[in-house]
Amino acid sequence: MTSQAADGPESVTASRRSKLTPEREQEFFDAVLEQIRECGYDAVTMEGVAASTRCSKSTLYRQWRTKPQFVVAALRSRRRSRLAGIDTGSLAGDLREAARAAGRWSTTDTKLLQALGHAVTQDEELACALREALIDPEIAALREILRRGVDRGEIRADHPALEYIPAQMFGVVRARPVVDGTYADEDYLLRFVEAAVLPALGLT
Amino acid sequence: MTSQAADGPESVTASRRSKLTPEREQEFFDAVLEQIRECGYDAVTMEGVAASTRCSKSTLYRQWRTKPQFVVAALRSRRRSRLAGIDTGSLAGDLREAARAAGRWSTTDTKLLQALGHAVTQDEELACALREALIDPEIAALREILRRGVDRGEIRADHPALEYIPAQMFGVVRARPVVDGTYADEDYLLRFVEAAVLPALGLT
DNA sequence: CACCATCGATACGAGGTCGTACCGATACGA
DNA sequence: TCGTATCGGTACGACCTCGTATCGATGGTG
Repeated sequence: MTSQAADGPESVTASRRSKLTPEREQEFFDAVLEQIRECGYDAVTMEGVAASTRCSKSTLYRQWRTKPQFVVAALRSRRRSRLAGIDTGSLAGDLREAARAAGRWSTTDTKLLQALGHAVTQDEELACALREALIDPEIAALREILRRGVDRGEIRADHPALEYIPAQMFGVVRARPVVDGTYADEDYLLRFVEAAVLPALGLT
Repeated sequence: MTSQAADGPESVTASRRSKLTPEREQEFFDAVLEQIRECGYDAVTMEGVAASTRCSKSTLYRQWRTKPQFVVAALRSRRRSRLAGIDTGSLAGDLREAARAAGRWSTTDTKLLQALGHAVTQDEELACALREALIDPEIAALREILRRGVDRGEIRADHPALEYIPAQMFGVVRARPVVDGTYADEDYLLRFVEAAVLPALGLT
């Protein structure tokens, strides 16, 4: 569970399909995601990614047949949660910690989500990859935090506000750039949790 | 303040810059906004708009010099608030009514906001137009609702949750498609207000 | 009734991207 | 050491879109 869950013993003599090292592959993935964040999905070009990583277009097209498949591969490469592993012992503490973690990544992830938000409605496979990379892991981590709070008896399992916690967290992170013209940082999200989330849950 | 604030007496003999009736212009605007919702900003083509309205590209380029300017004009044409004019006499009632109104328009407006969300980071004028068309009027309407609640003494002016109401409303509307895969309808938003917003404000 | 601006239609050049094909160079395995 | 597959580089064809230019038709104006 460290970084890459290999699908078998690919270490020794088993001929790799490519001479590219995993580090080199990750450079391509990082480059295309960064270019998506800055230019948007439609405006990303294979040529631009090739230039920024000093590889050739041929290499990209050899490894990943098309631009959509390349982007999907890049998304799958960063399937990991920002909110996993949080456990402070209390529901309020976990939510505060989640706010901090979300704030640390909000600029990067919000840009990516925004840039892919519409492309995702046109390409089902892209939508899956995005959900698996950025959405589902965070929702699962939040639900886990809430579940533990219920288990500890801090809150009733049928508290009506529980259902909306994930949407609220995603929501303010995505909405703040639109409403305030600036990304949601740690401080903002922490104050939000303090002022709106915890009171709604009856935890203050 | 009914619909279009004309910039002068353009009624009688003053030769119009164009033979197009305002209704015809609105057809163009509706068409391009609809095409943006469906295809995304980058993928919209002047040719497509011309085809869907059975006019010629020449006409579009004659009236609006470029595609960005055309889109900006289309956005400015629908500068009106979904939430304006709400006044039920109580803060809770107003917020419930706002949820209903937001739910009625969430699909249309969320698609547009999503489709333009990234283009807006590349074109400052487009960003202004979008804010003036879809964002600022709604925020102002919400602030007005909250201000009246304060004036009536239903809530203290410095209640910490007040600041986050606009971001929360925009947030869940934008986040639900991502979290639940479906748009936020009236029922969902109403339950959200009931379960999360009103409790956070101490209005049960 | 004659004029003329705008209409819709279409052709066009410029620019850009996709994805393929071909090239010499190089690193790895036999 | 030799063969081979992948590397980076580049040229290419197909396609699309922008924005301009040109055309005949038409409807309002003097």
